[in-house]
Amino acid sequence: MPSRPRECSIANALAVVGERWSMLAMREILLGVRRFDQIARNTGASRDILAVRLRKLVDVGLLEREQYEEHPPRYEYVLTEAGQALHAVLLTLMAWGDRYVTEGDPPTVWEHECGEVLRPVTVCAHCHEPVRPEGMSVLRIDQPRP
Amino acid sequence: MPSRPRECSIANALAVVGERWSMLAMREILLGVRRFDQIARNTGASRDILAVRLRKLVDVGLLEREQYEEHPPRYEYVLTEAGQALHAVLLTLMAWGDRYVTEGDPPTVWEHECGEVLRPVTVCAHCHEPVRPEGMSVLRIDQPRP
DNA sequence: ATTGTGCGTTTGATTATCCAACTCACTCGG
DNA sequence: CCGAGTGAGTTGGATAATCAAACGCACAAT
Repeated sequence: MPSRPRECSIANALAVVGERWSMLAMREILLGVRRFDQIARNTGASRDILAVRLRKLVDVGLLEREQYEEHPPRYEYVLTEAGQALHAVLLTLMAWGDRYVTEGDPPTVWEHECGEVLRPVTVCAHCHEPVRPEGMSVLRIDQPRP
Repeated sequence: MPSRPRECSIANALAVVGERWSMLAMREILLGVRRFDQIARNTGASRDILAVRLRKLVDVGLLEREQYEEHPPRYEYVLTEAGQALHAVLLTLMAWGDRYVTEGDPPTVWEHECGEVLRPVTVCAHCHEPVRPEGMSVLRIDQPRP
């Protein structure tokens, strides 16, 4: 009896941005770096696979290519709405990395529009309380039982 | 002149949980699935690389192996504090996937302890406002200029 | 005329991943 | 007792992904 993996938006999301270098490319573009060479340098990705990744990110609608030079044709990568929305994911991942992986001080520090250093927290949109693993329970989920 | 990738907690975090299947394995364990076969089935990972991933997740301190049977020795995978803390990342990624990748209804729905369906939002810990890409600016960052 | 920059693409070698089959140590049903 | 089933991996061989370095091309600056 063949089994089927669990249907899940985490898996779906990772199918789009889960390959190596994709998230780091998105990080750079969110930081305002828009050009191929700089993205390659700052991430450490090799140029060929970066080209493949960027093309995919354009195809799935996280990026758009915007021409900034006619001859030769040169493009910048700019974020779509879906691409911008990924900032919450990267910020949360960064906060987790700061706390549990990176040794010493956080390499990147953001200032929020409120004037304080940004410490991102994941909260419930309804009650505004931080989400704890014990404070949530599954209401509906795909249970693979073939 | 050789260049150096940007020092960054996103990259550090991905070095730990960024390989294929790692996040999905963590998802399953956060859902309460603790055993090898079920994790393999529910993620779709092949058994050999799942074994490698789980070993690494144990090595870096996101999981612990807990013996639940003497003969033969059988283990369950349980979360450390660092592993539990990853739930915020997965939740945020899931919300993004629900919104921008998955077609149709969210496959997974959580209930928060406040009694409402959980919609996770990333906010500033200081002012409690949702974080928008335009509402934040870099205060300090590693700039690779070798 | 030479050097440099920007953006990829190609090449050839190295790794990673996949699937199926195998092991080992049990348990259970008949 | 015997055979089938389960749980947790390992092993083997094929396929796919990734790597670093080199190449191409169009221009710009010196």
